Amino acid sequence: MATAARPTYAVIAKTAGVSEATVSRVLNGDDSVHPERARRVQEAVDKLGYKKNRVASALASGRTGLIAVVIDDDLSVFSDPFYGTVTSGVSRVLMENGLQTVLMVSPVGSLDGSVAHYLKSGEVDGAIFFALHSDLLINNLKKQGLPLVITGTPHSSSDVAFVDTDNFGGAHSATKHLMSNGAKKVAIITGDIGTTAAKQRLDGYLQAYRESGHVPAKGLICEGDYSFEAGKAHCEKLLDQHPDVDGIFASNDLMALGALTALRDRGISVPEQVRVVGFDDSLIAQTSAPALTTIRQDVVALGEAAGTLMIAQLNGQEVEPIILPTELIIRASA
Amino acid sequence: MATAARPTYAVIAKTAGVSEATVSRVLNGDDSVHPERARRVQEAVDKLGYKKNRVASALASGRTGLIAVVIDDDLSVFSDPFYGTVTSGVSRVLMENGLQTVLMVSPVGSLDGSVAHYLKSGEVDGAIFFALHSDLLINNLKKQGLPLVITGTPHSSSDVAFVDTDNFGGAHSATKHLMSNGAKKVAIITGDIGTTAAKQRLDGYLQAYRESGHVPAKGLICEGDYSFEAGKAHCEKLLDQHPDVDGIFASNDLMALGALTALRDRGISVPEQVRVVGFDDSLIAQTSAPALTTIRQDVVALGEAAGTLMIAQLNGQEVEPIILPTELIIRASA
DNA sequence: TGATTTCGTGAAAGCGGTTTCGCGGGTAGT
DNA sequence: ACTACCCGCGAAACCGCTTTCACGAAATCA
Repeated sequence: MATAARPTYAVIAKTAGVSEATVSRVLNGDDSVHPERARRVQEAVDKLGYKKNRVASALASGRTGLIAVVIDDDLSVFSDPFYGTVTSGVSRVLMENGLQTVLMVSPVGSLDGSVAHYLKSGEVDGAIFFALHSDLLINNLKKQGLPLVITGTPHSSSDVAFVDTDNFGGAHSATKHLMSNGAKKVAIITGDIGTTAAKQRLDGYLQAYRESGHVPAKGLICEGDYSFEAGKAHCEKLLDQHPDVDGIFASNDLMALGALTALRDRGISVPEQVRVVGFDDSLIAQTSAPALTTIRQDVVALGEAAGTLMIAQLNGQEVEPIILPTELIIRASA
Repeated sequence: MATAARPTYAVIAKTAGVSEATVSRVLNGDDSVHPERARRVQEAVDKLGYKKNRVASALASGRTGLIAVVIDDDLSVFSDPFYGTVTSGVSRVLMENGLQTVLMVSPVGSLDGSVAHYLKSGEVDGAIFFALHSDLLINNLKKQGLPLVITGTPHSSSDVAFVDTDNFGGAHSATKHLMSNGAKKVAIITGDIGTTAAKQRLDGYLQAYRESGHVPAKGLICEGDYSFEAGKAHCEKLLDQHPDVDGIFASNDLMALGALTALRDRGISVPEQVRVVGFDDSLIAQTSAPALTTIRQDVVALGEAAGTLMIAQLNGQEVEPIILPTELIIRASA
């Protein structure tokens, strides 16, 4: 294999003139060891360049130092940089705490797919779920006592820890921004309404409308699916059915770009005639023409929050959900 | 921890009426066990729902079943969906072969950062590197006998296994496409020339020029860095210095989009006055206006190839680099 | 038929840490 | 000065699976 004979506790113990038990105590921060002996152990460790064998440690202690990041997917999601970005945030926090990230990209539906087996078999100390299609496995794992964190708000309000962006607040301020800039008739193109994020964004939109004292006209609420085509098609439909629409809030930047495209195709000027706001502040938002006013969510921070919540649970702390704030980024489109 | 008492070899052995050694043999596909006894073992395994404890297995056998995917990065790269996509391809192949993917996103430069330590400590059976900034660590690990795969062509031609897209061929056909559509003066905006991919794409461009019997005028070769801004800025400079440029090959779609933006800002029509070709066939290419003609690379396949090469090495096979073909996708921009 | 391989199998020794248990000596209580 | 504790530390069991080694039986050879 990879290594030439690495030292073990046996040789550390011998060089330091103590027992292996003491070596273990020192290396695990047990403070009941006499400082002088601890120093000797530490010296031996440094001198020999000792690195603990995590596998052996895992077997003996039952803690593997591995956290699974599970992306519930059938390979359609990868064009979206979102997952990679969140994962990198998770990974960074975990590494800082001496844990490693095990990536599992796989449909998760059932209770005994290979992912389920892996998680249940105690080979990871915890699991972080993305893009959850079902709560079935979650509840099952929760019952087994596996520390869990969900990225995104779960459907059922079980008491599983989760992190999410403030979708409601973001959508609310997007809609308010449109209105306060003079838009009277603001439409929304929602995301896949099966996702909680899309629902929350819709709710934020509705709340802003409510506060304005008006009610969105029928047909201003378009159910999209986060795709460019959906944004474009819904925008066209809106223009046909509601020629006086003067504001569009798209639940993500890609649909906003679709809308911009449809508007340009019809020679409608943005933001003069129709204002458009997106959500995410992805690369697209910065490079579109006109540049997109959008709601920024800090995706790396989301991952870091997930990692932090996991660490907290491993330390036996009670955890509360974390909702990250959003920021309105004003560019040219609204 | 996670599990209620899972069965061990001890109970499997007892129920099947054999020794633990025999259980191990059966579960590891050693065919020297009498079929009848093997069947009994298998029955016991099924009946008890036994799943092997990988940690214990790893300790005893020295094989952990984990492959590291190392992304050498300082957090700038995550907006690019490329890495996530490749990784998902890797992960899929590995999982199919009973291996798990350990993600490490971290600057890798030195020989003894935490990543280096982790890899050297034998806690993974192999490592797949992305976006390599230096060959230092690679050569060191290679010497230690750790199975390695690099995604992208390495700088030094050490004999490390790697997978890559046919950058040369892709750039070649992109440039030829521009020329055969009538472009006489074709510029290239390269990627970060420190990357081998950018160099290869430049070479492909030069080769196509050579075959056309012409030589690219001075100033037609612009050194970019894969960013939108670079694409835009270089395009503007080109238009200033070479008003008769009629073709632009950008080394990625994002820079091509920057070029399109610059062209639109100046009221230059695409593809009538200037033709543009990108590279990647990312989402951007499909949603830009006009839609971008580009070179498609199959990023998931790249990851799968990397995984496959890893598996082969673990099986002790000699491996050759894999170069994946590209495809010219003709849309509106050229 | 006796000597020699071959083959299937179990006992047992690891793999390299962690953790329980109990011992000896020092401190405290009376 | 005598029992009662407490504290630091080492011996040894243990985590669950792999692998070597040797043994008895069956097969091959002379």
